[in-house]
Amino acid sequence: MLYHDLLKKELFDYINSEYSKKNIKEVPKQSSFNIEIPSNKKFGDVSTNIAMVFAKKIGLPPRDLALKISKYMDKENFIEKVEVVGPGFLNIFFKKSFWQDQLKFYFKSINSLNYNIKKKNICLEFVSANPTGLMHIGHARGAVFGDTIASILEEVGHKVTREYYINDAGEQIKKLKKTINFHSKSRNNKNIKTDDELYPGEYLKEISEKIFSEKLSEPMFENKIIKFIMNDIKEDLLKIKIVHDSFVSEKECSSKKNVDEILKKLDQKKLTYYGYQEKPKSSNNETWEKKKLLLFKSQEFGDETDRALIKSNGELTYFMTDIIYHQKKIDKRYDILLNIWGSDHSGYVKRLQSALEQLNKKTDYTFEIKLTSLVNLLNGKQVLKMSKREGNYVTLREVVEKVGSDVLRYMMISRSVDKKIDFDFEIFKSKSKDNPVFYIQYAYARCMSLISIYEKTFNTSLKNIDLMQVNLSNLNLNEEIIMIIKVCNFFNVIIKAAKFYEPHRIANYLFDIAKDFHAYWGLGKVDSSKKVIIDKDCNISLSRIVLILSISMIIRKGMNILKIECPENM
RNA sequence: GUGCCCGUAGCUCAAUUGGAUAGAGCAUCUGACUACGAAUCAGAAGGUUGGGAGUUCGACUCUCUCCGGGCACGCCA
Repeated sequence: MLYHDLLKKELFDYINSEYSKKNIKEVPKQSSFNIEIPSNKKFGDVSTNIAMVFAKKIGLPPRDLALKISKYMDKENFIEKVEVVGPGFLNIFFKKSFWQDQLKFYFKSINSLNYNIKKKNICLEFVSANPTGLMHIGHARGAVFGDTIASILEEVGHKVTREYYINDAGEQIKKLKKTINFHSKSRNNKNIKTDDELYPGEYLKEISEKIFSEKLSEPMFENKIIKFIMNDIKEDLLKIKIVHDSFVSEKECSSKKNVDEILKKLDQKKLTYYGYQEKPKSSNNETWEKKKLLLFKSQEFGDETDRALIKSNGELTYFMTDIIYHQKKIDKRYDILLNIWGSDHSGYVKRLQSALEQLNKKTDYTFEIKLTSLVNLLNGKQVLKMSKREGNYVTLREVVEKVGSDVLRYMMISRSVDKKIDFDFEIFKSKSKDNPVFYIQYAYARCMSLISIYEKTFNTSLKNIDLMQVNLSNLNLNEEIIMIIKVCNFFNVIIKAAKFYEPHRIANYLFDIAKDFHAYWGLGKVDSSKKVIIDKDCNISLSRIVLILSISMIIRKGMNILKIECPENM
């Protein structure tokens, strides 16, 4: 059993027995206390705050409860000692043999870990870039972040649908059509004036060439444009290893039947009315005039104004179709709706949330939105200026060509999502420790190299050895125990990353374990008895090879989740 | 003006979601190649966590306030 589960069970059993002794009717919550590997080794191999969490309920001072628990735990034969420190921390030191057993457990089950999490059906919507042009570097962050979250959630046992919502309706699409039409006309007539209302850039000119070489009639034409652009978007996504399971069209959401259904429900709750809006604060438009339109009473839920559902010309707003789209997902009985949006949509979150809350019971669904902060591209120290209006933004495809998928993916998830990223090309072109991707990959390659050296030195193949039977009791060096603990911490990292939707934990962990490995490797430089492979001692070499193999398996597993390559030779 | 996010070492970021002496990398200085891959390692130095107040056993983390930066504030998406 994993140390984490083992301890959790032991400690929890004790709390339960205290509860029944004191006749407390309430059931203690297992999730309310922590078992952590502290950053400072002085505080034990593992530390828990359990006594401080349950002290009040049980009616003892935290330190007294901690002392009782420590006496109870001390009897366990895998425990070296238990200390009660500070306000009531329990610091647990394991016997080395326990960690050696744990390593074996990990070695056996790394590819089939049981995270003990209740399986949920999750719809993860991400990317959803408008099909009006190529994706830029900002989209890359949401794309990689979303995809990695999906992998992590799958790793811990959930079922995830990766979904893309295609905004193939509304004003943006009208503008797109106008742009394509303009390009086709201006091919024959160079005197046609350009129009401010068009999308800039060469890309749509190319699309227009494609469209008109196929000589399509008007109704087919719109679908074809979107199809072409979506194909390019999918191609770009594939280059960074992202494949969606499902594409949902905004146009198809906005059928009359769907609209009537939602409006009827909102109407029954008296949440809609025909009215007018104030002139928007941000607008300098002097031609703005008051017009009657159908509004949702979002002010009742803390919004600063009521929001439009149906425009004055009878068309649906984005808000309206978005309600329908999300309601459909809830009707499909997903347990969790998780959306990844750019932070520029932050103001929109509240109104959608409140609309869905009015249409559903709270227990029917969980709706969460993660917002990704923006990305600056740097060239050395210089920020590359981008403007969508001028059409000179850096596309995702250009960045992938420059640095490759691995570096892009790592960069996009190595920082917590609510911090802006300064993406420096110079650093990520380098093949040194400056570049964490190379550093981690190098650690893996070194592991592989050690294994082949072992096989050569002792003229054998690991395939012919039953590694589960290898004696690990000579993994005694402090550095070795530290490495083992680090390996065992993988489990916690994944659980936390899944729980809080924080993939950067995995990226940091991999860098960290790579660092410890390089340090371990470096010991052999100073003291040849600490080399992994010692020519005269087949046994200790083999024990160390099991440790090295475990490290390499962890790195590979982590890199697989991040979808970053792990070459055996570099 | 209002709402949301950010502010941690010279720079770029962590900090187990309220835990113990706030940790890494880069840059700087010092040391290690007759090589288990130096694409590396070891050591030193670097901090009033933007300022102030509060909440409690305990605050980078929560609350309030001020300062600085970003993003929004449409019948666009």
